[in-house]
Amino acid sequence: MPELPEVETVRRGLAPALEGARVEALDQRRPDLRFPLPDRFADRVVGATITSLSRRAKYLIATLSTDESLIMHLGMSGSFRVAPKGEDGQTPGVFHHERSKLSAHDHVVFEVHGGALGPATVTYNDPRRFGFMVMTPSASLHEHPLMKSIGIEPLGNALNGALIARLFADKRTNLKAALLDQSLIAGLGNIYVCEALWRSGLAPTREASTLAKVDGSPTVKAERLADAIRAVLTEAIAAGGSSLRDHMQTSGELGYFQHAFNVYDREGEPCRTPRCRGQVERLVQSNRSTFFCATCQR
DNA sequence: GTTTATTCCTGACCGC
DNA sequence: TGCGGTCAGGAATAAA
Repeated sequence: MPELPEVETVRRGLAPALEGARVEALDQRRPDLRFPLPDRFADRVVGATITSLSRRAKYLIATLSTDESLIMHLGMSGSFRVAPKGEDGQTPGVFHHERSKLSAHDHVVFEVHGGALGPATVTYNDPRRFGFMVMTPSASLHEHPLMKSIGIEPLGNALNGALIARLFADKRTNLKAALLDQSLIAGLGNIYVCEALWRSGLAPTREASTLAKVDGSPTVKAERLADAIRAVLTEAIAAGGSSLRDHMQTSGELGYFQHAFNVYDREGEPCRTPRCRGQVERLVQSNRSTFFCATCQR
């Protein structure tokens, strides 16, 4: 399930193929994913150079030389595959990949040339089609409906206890829902919220506003949560993300952070907090499974 | 305005 | 082996 670390892993895998590369061809194999693919998609992308590939929250953003940007979201099951091609005098703009080798869930294929990796085929695969791609003028990228209400990047310098205290000050909902809210902190999903709450010893059911400032100072709990979020995301990126059913790196290799989960999908197993004798429980919040230890998370 | 529930989709998994 | 049912979840949308 692509959350921030998985999307960042994908971005790093795609960058050598895409950044600075010219799109030679685009094969759109179905009209839509979760939403319709952009009108005249191939016309607007082929011939453009990708000047940068960046990430905002769980979105990948390819900035094009045409003054448009391509916003991509992996949804639940989206992945990219990168395959380098040899220099063999192929005709630009014509597809050379073997269609017989594509799977039913390969929905968009980019052929690119001129990135650090050289000529390459980049294939977007998404069995559940929860992902999407939209295009928007680069000048107004941040006013796009998908972008404009996204909250703070948790790995930037701005996230600390004081900011969490402020963001959560008037939130009557529980910590789990508040942390999943992309308009507050961007990029966290079900897995990393569970892990960050366990690391910070905070109950997912706790009302978010209880982390707000006390006597003008951010609470120790808010500081612990901020530290835990940064730590778990940083470690997960270093591990290439978490591979459950869906996520893989662009090379096809799996991430391995799933082996470092302390609570996620460990219902009934012993809590790993030192000296804690509790066990991991599961409950449903916001229609999602929450894994936590009721003994050490308060 | 804020919070919660529903919807989209298919593969994996479970029990019979 | 096969079939039906359930579950997983990011974000838009609808509803409360």
